[in-house]
Amino acid sequence: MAAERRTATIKDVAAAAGVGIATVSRVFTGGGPVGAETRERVLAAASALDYRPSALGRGLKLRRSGGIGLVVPDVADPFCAELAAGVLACARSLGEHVIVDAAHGDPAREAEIVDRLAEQRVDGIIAVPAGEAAAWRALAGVGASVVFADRVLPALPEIPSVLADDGAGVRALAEYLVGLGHRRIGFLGAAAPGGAPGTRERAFRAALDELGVPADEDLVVTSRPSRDSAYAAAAGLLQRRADATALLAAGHLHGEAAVLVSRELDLRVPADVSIGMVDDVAWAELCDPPLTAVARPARDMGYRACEMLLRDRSRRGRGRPVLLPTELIVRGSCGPPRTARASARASARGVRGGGRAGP
Amino acid sequence: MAAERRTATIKDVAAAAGVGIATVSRVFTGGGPVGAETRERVLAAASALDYRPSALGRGLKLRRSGGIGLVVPDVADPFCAELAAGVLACARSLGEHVIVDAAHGDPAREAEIVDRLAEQRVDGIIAVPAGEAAAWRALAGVGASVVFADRVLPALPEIPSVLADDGAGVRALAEYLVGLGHRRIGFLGAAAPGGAPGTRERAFRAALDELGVPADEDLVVTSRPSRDSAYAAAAGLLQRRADATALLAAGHLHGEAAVLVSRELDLRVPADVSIGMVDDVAWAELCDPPLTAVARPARDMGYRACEMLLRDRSRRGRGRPVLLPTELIVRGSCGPPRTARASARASARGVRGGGRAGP
DNA sequence: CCTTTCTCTGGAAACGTTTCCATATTGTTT
DNA sequence: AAACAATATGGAAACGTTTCCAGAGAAAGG
Repeated sequence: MAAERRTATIKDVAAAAGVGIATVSRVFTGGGPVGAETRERVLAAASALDYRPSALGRGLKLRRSGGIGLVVPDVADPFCAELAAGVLACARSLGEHVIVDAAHGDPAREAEIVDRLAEQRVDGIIAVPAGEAAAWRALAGVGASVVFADRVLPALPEIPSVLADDGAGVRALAEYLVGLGHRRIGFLGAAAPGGAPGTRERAFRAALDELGVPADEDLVVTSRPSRDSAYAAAAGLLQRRADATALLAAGHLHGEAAVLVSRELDLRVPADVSIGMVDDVAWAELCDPPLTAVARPARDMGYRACEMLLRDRSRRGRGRPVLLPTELIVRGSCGPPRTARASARASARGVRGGGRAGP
Repeated sequence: MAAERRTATIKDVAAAAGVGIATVSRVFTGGGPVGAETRERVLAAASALDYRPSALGRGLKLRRSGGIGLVVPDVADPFCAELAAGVLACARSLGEHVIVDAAHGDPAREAEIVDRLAEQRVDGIIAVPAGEAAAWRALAGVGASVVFADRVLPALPEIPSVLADDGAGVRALAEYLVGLGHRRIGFLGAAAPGGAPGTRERAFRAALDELGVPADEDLVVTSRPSRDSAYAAAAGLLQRRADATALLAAGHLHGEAAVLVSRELDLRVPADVSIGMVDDVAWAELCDPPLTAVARPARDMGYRACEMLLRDRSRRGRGRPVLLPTELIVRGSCGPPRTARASARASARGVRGGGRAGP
């Protein structure tokens, strides 16, 4: 009663059912006509042998593996995780599996991952790219299909992409803060890999400019996209510029840093400082006060990216990035600036000018 | 100047380098001796043709794909995501790729995923199993290696597993709460798929029993592991038993629910109700007050599971589950019970008995 | 009755590897 | 100098599929 020594192959099934291997293949792939009685016999034999067609054999013959690659900076990041969930959902519905890997912002690692995925002969790759264009350019040359999500590489505008309308989101948040009366708004964001100001930073400046709020370079701070860097940046900004009345965090990491630092500095939110954040992650609602945030449709982005990759194969390459809308979720973390309130109070008393927090 | 019509194969490289395919294979796999000058030529030809060995061809020949499967309930869940990060880290260091999929607690879907992974001929599977033992039993019969993480299936004790010492974690938290003076502690957890009380619930009861706190069945509530169910369960418990002075949430979903519901009911934490939670997710520290939590080493669990799967192939099957330690992270969400404080205040005034919240 | 057109089936040739085996070319030992 | 080991190399056979092609009947049309 020894266990089957090897996993059964199509040949075994064919022999057991007394048919040719071509017939077995037809039964499983629905390739051609098969007699009803024959089909029964094949199915019975297959199930008796616990036969599963080998994706390797099929892949070799078909020259595709039936899987896609997903490359993100970090699977444990809530935004990436949500995006991945979207990709998984779409891939599942289209019958493909997903190979996931994390590049951790390291272009070398990313290139390595892409290389490996190419070896696996994946049908396509969805990526939140780190920076270096080289790896992706090479891939595009080979004709492999790539879709970027959440970010693009300026050097590779021809690669299709799915983005959130971050510019609009930041603008909405900035307008909201200015509308509350804020004039000295700190911007806390991630430095773009290239060094050039990112979309969100540009949108922030543009929005303030449009609203007639004087630019203050000193209030715009960027850091590397790590927890520690974000914290350091937030602490630096808030200590250096105690006169800032609001903080716009361009990502959830920076929002986290803003919350932590204001607590550390004993600043009440929103009485002393208002905080708004891009990315409506789960904890935004759990904060006290709950954080006003720009919701970005991470899951949809993943889903759409996967759809573009797999479904729209034909009409690819043309068109600009797909922009998905964002939504400003107003919660309790933003209020009127303390100077405004102070001056309101002051003017009620018939005095001009507001108090300023210590150095 | 047409682009190369197909991706280059080992034959193309062999022809270009003027050698046999066996030699090319040797160069790339380090299989046997190759002359230095020949190696150079092969490498040059390969890079000129942008040749990448096909994992499909290799996999077919070697009868393994060089990848593993990871099956979790939900990739967007912070615990699962962290676990996945651990798996990815280990897999990367061992040169394997990871196919990830989410079963969303549905045994049928899980079985389907497992089936697909079997077709892919993965080298092994790491799973946070949903419930049904059937799919896994079938797989084990085929000799495929499986490692369970975070959960086990009682019906399949022979499958190796990596667990957090949830029992100890819950005990520590319960002891801490009782030590603060709590006697009426609510338990909020997920119902085990089988219906039997889970490890955490058992540990909770045992701890209370050991500490001489009378059991109160009405304070033990379980729900399905969804956000809504958890919220409903928390709301029900807190409304029904306004006399509960503390809540032990057996997972971060239930912790979230507890925080939200207490805010909804205008209960101050920890003045009116203390909250402690299993799973030290990122937002625990962002809450106000920061949440006391039992940290479980999710990333390590993933890493260890992957190690067990890939490295310890030989000595598998023997031994009990690997138990990783938990740690109680004390923050500000737990304090003395209000009755205790009330009676302390009362006794200071020379009066006995404490106030009780509404009806 | 002989084509023609179906439906059903099996043989065989890829697909791109790895690896066993045989062979040719050296260098080393008796 | 002969024999032998070691080193380099190429040929060919798998590995498990899919699919083209051909062939065998049978039904249908002339």
